[in-house]
Amino acid sequence: MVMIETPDRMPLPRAFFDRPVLEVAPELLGRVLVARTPAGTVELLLTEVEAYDGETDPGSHAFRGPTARNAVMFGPPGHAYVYFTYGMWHCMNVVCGPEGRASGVLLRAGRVTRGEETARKRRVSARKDTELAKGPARLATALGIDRTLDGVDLCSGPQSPLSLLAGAPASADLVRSGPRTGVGGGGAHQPWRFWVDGDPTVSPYRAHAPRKRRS
DNA sequence: GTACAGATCGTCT
DNA sequence: GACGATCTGTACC
Repeated sequence: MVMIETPDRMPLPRAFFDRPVLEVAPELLGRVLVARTPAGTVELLLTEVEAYDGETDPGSHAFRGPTARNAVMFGPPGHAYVYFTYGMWHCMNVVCGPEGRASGVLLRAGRVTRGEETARKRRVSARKDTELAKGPARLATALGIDRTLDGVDLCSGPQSPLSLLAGAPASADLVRSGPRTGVGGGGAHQPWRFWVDGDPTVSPYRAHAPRKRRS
């Protein structure tokens, strides 16, 4: 089947991402992320995101300045920042704001709209389709995202392994926001999290609990 | 439904 | 050497 490239399937322009992260984050809901890998193409409609600002948020990977890992966050907007965590998982951010301002949006959950078979092979433990990308590490797993995609330009066309399509933004009356907990600093009361109300693919909220030490 | 422990390793202190 | 922008299975209500 031939996919016709209609305007809603054009990548979002770089200018979209070159704005304050708290403006960009809610407008990412409803957009479509395309992951093109050798195993197949998977598309996902974003239903939950979380904003991070390296200058005000101690929870941001960029808060303590640039390192080899977070270098992409300090680069131009519209690129993917992919990191590895807990020894097992990958998570993906979209770099926002002007170059030098290390802010980004963590993609927390979405609904797979194309390539479900490929996603299912990667997410064997998912019992329902709504669990394929419910949570940031599950989302990255379902799409086959790893560190090799760190720094990929999301604004370029079908030749790129990752694209973020204009799609249709989620209806504003369905967008909800809320603060993260356990975060101090200047932006503690900012609404960092955004999600589509009532969507079954939104990951349940859990306050961050410090891990107990191993014996 | 909620609560907890264990997995597992890159990154930073 | 400590811990993490997490997930999963098991236990229990």
